[in-house]
Amino acid sequence: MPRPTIEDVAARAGVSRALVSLVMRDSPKVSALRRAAVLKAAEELGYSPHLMARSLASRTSHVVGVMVSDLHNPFWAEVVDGLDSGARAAGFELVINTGGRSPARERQALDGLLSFRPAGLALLGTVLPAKAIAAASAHTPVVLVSRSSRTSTVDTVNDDGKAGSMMAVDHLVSLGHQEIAHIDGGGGSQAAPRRAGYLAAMRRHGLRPRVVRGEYTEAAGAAAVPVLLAGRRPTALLAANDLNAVGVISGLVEAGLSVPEDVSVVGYDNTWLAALRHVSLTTVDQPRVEMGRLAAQALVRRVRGERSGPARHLLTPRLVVRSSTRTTGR
Amino acid sequence: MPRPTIEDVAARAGVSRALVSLVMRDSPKVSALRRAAVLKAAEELGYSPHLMARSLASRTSHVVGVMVSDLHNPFWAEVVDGLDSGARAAGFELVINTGGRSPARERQALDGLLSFRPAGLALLGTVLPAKAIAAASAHTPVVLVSRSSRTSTVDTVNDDGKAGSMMAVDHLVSLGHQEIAHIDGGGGSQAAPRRAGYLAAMRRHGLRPRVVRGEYTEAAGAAAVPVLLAGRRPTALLAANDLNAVGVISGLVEAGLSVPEDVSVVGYDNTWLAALRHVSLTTVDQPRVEMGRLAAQALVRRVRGERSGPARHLLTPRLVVRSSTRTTGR
DNA sequence: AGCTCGAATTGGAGCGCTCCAACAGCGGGG
DNA sequence: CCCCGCTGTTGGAGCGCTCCAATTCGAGCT
Repeated sequence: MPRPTIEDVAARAGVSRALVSLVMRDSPKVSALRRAAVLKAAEELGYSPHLMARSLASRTSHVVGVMVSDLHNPFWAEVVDGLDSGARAAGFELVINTGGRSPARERQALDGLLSFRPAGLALLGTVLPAKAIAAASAHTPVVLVSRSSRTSTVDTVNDDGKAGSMMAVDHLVSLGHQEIAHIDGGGGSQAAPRRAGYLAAMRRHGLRPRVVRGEYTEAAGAAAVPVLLAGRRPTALLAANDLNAVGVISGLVEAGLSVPEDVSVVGYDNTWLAALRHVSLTTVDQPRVEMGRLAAQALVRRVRGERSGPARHLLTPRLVVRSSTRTTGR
Repeated sequence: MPRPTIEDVAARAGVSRALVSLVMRDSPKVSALRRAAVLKAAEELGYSPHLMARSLASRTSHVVGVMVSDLHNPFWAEVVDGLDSGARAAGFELVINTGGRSPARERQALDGLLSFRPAGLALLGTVLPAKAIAAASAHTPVVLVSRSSRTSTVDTVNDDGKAGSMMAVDHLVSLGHQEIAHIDGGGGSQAAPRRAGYLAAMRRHGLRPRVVRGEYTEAAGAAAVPVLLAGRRPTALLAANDLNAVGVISGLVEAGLSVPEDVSVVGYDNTWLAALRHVSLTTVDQPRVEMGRLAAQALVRRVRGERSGPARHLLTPRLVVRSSTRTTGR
């Protein structure tokens, strides 16, 4: 059952192809009479415009490509919410793709997205090499969420990871903790600033830092625990993110320690996971939905050519104290 | 910066357009010499084929559209994993979209997906009216995950929700529970069979059923608790899904009850959420990744015209006992 | 040398649409 | 009564690609 084309509609309505095209894009310069006839014919045939043909002919695209590094992390779902509402409001359609936290798969995903010739690209938490991102940005506007960039053709939306980590450390110190370790996000996006913030804050407080390499997953959190306990036992932990923190807590419980009685744990992101009463994780909040919306806005502005320089949004994180942290029992 | 076209590559390599086309689709009937020349030219120009033009010309599509009802539910992330690997293996590209659990937004999302003229459509947990689904299936192969259908042009992949619920009830009964309530998924996909299974099992055991209307969200779970406690207090609860169960538990704790000491709770889905040591939820496992893979397979088969009747996969769920259920303390 | 045949290559038509220049009406001003 | 300028409408070209029939080429055979 071949779908009807614009030609079929034109024939049935007794008008030209071009006129149907005008009606479909509701141009004002069509008489009410013809408009009605065309709409009726389209309705009867069940016609809907072929997006690909349209964007081929018009040399424009109404698609915003979104690459999500990890669909399992609830953080991204909320960023996508913001992106979706922002893009939809501006008349763009979201096409989502996933990269599975691996550079190779991300490359594939990026190529896939690019082959749609999207109006813009949002890369969420990508681990792609800077070169690949710069190359993509030569073709289409790119906005990076949770990843910074020096490239002037690339927009970015980030929270201030350094400040966030510092807030977390300050909080722990104020509770009397001194042995505070950090499980980092490894090569993941935003891992570096968070680590830097941790180190800076520890130094400022005259404390000895200890960083254990990790990843933004629950498994990595659980895996880090034995490593952590092998050395001098920390009384507090700053995890890479909420997912990681949950893994850490599981690992600690496994090892016979309780949270927060024996060890305080701080997460990062403030996803709904952290807010679960079971988990009740002290964490650093990022305005996720807002970040998505800003990303959409940046893209739209660039598409419309409304801006000269690159957009660099740096949002201020906020500490959310729940029950996974408490004063040192001493 | 207009991207290079096939024409540019052809000119640079000193061959015809058609030859470049053949090379790009690595046809065997191209001499090694020309192939190398073309690839070199393409490389130098940074050429990559325009997917839309390609599918327009070839009247085929390598896109599988995926509509996810709720990106926040970790269940779908895992189904998408399976779908992704299945589709990718068959040479298809996933285009994901989200419907936000609302029929209106799902309609929009569906239209958006359809306007790409995808090779197939996977609707995950959709709440769309059957008519809309049937209409879509007239245009392109459709597979439904976690939603059943009588339409012969629509494939389905489901777990046996009725059996799953019955297993859960049987488990609770075997622990000595009698006052077992069910918070259902409301109008959500698969809510009906799960409810039916619950009712059937209760009847079989000669117990009085009690269903509270809910939704597949954490919030709905928490909200159901006061309603539940207003009547005779149940000693066990079967939640709509894991997300819902987590909300229920939060609500119970809020109300001063503990799980499983005062009330046993069973979830559904066995997402990673249930496996968290904090949560350690007894739940009904659905083979999520497998379901995604079967969905991809169904689509691929239909696209290739390898099947006559509709595919109807009904997978058997499995009870996973963790620590949110225990014997009645009496 | 002439011929055939398969493999390699090519030009042209066409996918469904948009854009543009051109054109048909049709009142109103000269 | 003609021409102007408007609003509405139209045919044709072309977007980047694939497909097909046709063509070239070279080797293998007689």
